[in-house]
Amino acid sequence: MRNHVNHYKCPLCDMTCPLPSSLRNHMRFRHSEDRPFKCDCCDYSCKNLIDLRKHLDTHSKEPAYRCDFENCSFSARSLCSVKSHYRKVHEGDSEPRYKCHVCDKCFTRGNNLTVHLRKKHQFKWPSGHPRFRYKEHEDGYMRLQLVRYESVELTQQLLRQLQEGSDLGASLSESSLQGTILETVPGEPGPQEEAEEEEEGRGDEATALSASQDTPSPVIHVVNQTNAQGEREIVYYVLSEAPGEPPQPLSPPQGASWKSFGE
DNA sequence: CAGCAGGGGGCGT
DNA sequence: CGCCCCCTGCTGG
Repeated sequence: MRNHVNHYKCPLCDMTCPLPSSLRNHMRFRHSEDRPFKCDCCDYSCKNLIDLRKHLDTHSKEPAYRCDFENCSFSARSLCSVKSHYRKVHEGDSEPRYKCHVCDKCFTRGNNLTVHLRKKHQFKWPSGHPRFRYKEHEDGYMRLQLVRYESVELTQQLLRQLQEGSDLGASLSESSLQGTILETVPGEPGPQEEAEEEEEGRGDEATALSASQDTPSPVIHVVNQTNAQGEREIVYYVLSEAPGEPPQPLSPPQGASWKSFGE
């Protein structure tokens, strides 16, 4: 749940990570085809032991996981099935918690909301981020997270790459990194205005905005870019000065999203 | 067709 | 580990 500033950029894609170790993991999982862990029973293989163990559970005839609630006989072949059973049956937690921030429709599971966001509202993934993330709000609902934190250097590098439209540069050296916070707010106007963002091609695309009360006013770079799928998308890069803690959820532009305007 | 849910895999933390 | 992905079958409108 903690927000992190992403200082480390993957040289092979747009992924950014808060730590060298997480970047290393990213590169191993995302950019390596090595699958050292192999299943003896079938041709499955994977990149770590945990996943292999999960897979082995699927071979066992008997359910490997039991509900430990008293006198409950529920069992399943995956831990997450038991967990969700426990929440639903023994904790009475059956109300849909995942809420669409566009139309307020609620869903019981995140991936079902993901399907809704993609089908109904034409959401796409931001480049370098393989999935949607959901964040718990004050009202207890999980909503799509629209902000990520990166360093100023990374922002400027990304902006430069976007302007040049050329290949990805090398990853940043550790010494050049500062504690400054950047938020990336991929955006698109709400369902109302169907957005015609024409070229804001004049040299500096930065727009100054004043954020909420306490936070220093961030600078928002509005970038009209083409993502990996060749679709247009609008991205807001927000730089703020606060060095330590990420600022309060300065409300993103209404309806901000990763919607694209292609198809 | 939309939403729900079970099962199983990928991977960020 | 936990969250989210996909695939798939079921259900109600």
